[in-house]
Amino acid sequence: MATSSHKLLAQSPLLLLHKSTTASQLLQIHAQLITRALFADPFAASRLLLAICDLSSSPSTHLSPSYADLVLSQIPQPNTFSWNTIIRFHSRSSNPVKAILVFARMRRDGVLADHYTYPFLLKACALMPELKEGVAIHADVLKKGFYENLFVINGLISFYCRSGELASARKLFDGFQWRDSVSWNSLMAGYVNCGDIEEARKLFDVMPARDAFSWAILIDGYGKKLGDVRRARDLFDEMPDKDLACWNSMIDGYVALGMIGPARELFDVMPGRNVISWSILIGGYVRHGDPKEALALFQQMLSEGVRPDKICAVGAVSACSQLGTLDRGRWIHSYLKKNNIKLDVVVQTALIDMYVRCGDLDFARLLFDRMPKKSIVTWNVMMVGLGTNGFGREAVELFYKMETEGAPMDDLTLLAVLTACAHASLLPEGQEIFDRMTGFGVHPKAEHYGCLVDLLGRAGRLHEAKQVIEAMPVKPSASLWGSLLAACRTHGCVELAEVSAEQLQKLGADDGGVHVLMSNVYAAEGMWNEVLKMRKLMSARGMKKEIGRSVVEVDGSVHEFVNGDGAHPRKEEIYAVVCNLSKAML
DNA sequence: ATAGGGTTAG
Repeated sequence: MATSSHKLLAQSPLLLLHKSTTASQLLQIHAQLITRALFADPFAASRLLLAICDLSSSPSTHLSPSYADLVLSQIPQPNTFSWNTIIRFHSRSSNPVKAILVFARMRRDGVLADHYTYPFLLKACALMPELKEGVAIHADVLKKGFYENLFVINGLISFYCRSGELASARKLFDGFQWRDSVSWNSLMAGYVNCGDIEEARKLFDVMPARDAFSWAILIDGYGKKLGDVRRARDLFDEMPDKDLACWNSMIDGYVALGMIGPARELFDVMPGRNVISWSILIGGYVRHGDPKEALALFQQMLSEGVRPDKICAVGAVSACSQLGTLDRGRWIHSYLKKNNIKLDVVVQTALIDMYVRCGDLDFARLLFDRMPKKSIVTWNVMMVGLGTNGFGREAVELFYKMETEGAPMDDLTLLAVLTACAHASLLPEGQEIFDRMTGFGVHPKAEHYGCLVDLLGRAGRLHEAKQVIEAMPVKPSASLWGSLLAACRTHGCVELAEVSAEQLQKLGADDGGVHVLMSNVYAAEGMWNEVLKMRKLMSARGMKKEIGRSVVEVDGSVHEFVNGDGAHPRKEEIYAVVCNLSKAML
């Protein structure tokens, strides 16, 4: 007993390393290596570093990515293996530029790169083609004589493909006699991503051996990138051993075109599904107007024991947003938390959007304020939420906060804040923000002018609104004249209303709604002959106003109301309440 | 070298 424990102490802590070593065990091993001065041994240090990098890149870990950097910095003289390990780790992380920075340090330390270093490094370069860092690496590779290495060449091909420099990629490809299927597939993918699917097809037809990747690249190219699902499907049917990615790619090709029916048919017959297959279909239903089915699928997925991930969660949360089902949304939110599914910025933004649309603005704001890192979309969602729920002032304040924090903005940000101003009739603020738009790097589009027109229109400054439309550098869209027309109805201006209606007619946008508005304008002024004329015009052209509809959730079940349908089982009670409310508001 | 995600008024 005594001897065995003695023996254990004498053994290297590295013996405790195995595939399922936990984070806390790693920390212990790390501490032991330090106290026993074993870190001076580059081999021992590199073993530990590898284990840390492997665990840090697994999705379920709580290890911080910077822990690996810390460990590297504690190694007195890291060997090439350690450098390669950390470069590989960063090249797969969310911030691949770190791989390039680490490589620069490696060179400063005078450590020689080997034929493993370059492929890892080029992987990072390919992920950030705009940095053009791969060009310098290419020169380095030429100097060091790693030019005959398949992995290095494939890395270079992939980098040039992602940079859009197909000619350089092609030259390397043609000049290398030991190219393998990865070389062929990379080049094919490069052509597909540049929109030259015909060139990709030529390669596909002459390549010596096709694997699942080759088929998948072309199926995806025809389907999603070219929108030609027919040809994608022909390839798909022809493919001998379809793998999961191909099925998913084909299904997503249909989904991208809104062809949910064929997508569902494939989904139902596919031999096996993973969380990606479910996400594609759930997302498809969400984007193409069937959030109920999306939620049903999500539920089915859970009951089949498939664990949702953060991307799948976005689909489910968005479905709740669209349905306004706060109960379900809350349930999904707590499900995600209970099951330790990492809520990144995108999921959190989707959640905020869900709480906003389900009417729990306070909770949305709470989540928003608690978020350490926000994206443009996060700010936009919150601002739209405040603006459309009667908190125009708060939306504008949020905008100013964004400005103070120097957060980047896009045209939607400006649209959100201007819309909020329009909603709350904050004319001076809106005008001031509009005038400073270009200072935020956003050039006003028709929608932004629309808000300004709306603002002026609501304030009764109809002629100024008309001037804005006429002076704007972009072509006025129908909605601008529509906005002016609506303002004319509110403020009873027949003259400008007629001008607007005329313009709308020129744009071919004089639908039923315009005639209804016009007849309202005339009616308000007592011009009954004109009103009659409008009514006749409408029935002669068979026009109807768009039918209004609304959806609401009560105690977990969803009720849909269509204007004038009278189909709800409790319509008597409902209309009685509506009647009382209307009276109360008078 | 292949597959999935969040925001747009009236």
